[in-house]
Amino acid sequence: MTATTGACCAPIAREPLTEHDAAELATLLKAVADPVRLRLLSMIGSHAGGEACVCDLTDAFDLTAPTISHHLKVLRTAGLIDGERRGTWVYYRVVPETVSRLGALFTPLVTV
Amino acid sequence: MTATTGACCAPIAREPLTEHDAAELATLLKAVADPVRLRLLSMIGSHAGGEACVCDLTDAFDLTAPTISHHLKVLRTAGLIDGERRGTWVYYRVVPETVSRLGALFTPLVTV
DNA sequence: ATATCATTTAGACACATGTCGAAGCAGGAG
DNA sequence: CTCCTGCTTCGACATGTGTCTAAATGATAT
Repeated sequence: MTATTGACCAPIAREPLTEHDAAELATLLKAVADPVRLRLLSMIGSHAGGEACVCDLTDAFDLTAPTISHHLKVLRTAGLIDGERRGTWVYYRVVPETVSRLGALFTPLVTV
Repeated sequence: MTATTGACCAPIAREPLTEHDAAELATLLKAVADPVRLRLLSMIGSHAGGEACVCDLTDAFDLTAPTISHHLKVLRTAGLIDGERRGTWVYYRVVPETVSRLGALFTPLVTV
């Protein structure tokens, strides 16, 4: 990668998005455009060991378990997190590639 | 390519967001979590001269003028674009600081 | 097998959001 | 002034979304 670029601005401001790309990116952005999901993503990513149990997450909110489960599903469907069951508990961890994809959209290329 | 050294991860995955920060960021993200607004932002930012007339934007969509105006207002309220009337036409341009703020959230620190 | 705990699914409901048509404002042109 | 054009605001409507309760599934222990 490392497109030569004039580093003028973020990719989103460099050339017009196609209708298709815009639709795809919007679904990704919708997944993070919610305060609860934003905190969930943040809590999972910053948790020791890189993963967090659902039980840890649920306790941090004033919401019911089904609601948290719903939000986790949205994040997982968007490819932002990945879940795995180990015994009694389910553990989630973030998928950094997808997170970076979001960042790249709005970040001016700092090609060193 | 972005130097992925020392930096472990994006800010959002470094430490848990506070409830307050999450709410604030979510409103910003909601503003861009729509395919039409994503394209509008992209078209304005990549337009020659750094600004675009509403008339140019409206023609690019299969939507009515009120709908485009509504989306522009959402972007402007979020601080992502700034509009100004000059004579007959209204011109919009992006506010790079706000766009960068979004990018920084999801981008691993580039150790420059 | 039964009980119990952790998580997800299903169904329902209130509220937010994207879209439209109609009407209102602002600025030029005749 | 009156018209016309560009853009925004208003009000209404259908659809989408966040939340809940109730019930289902999975896994472990008794």
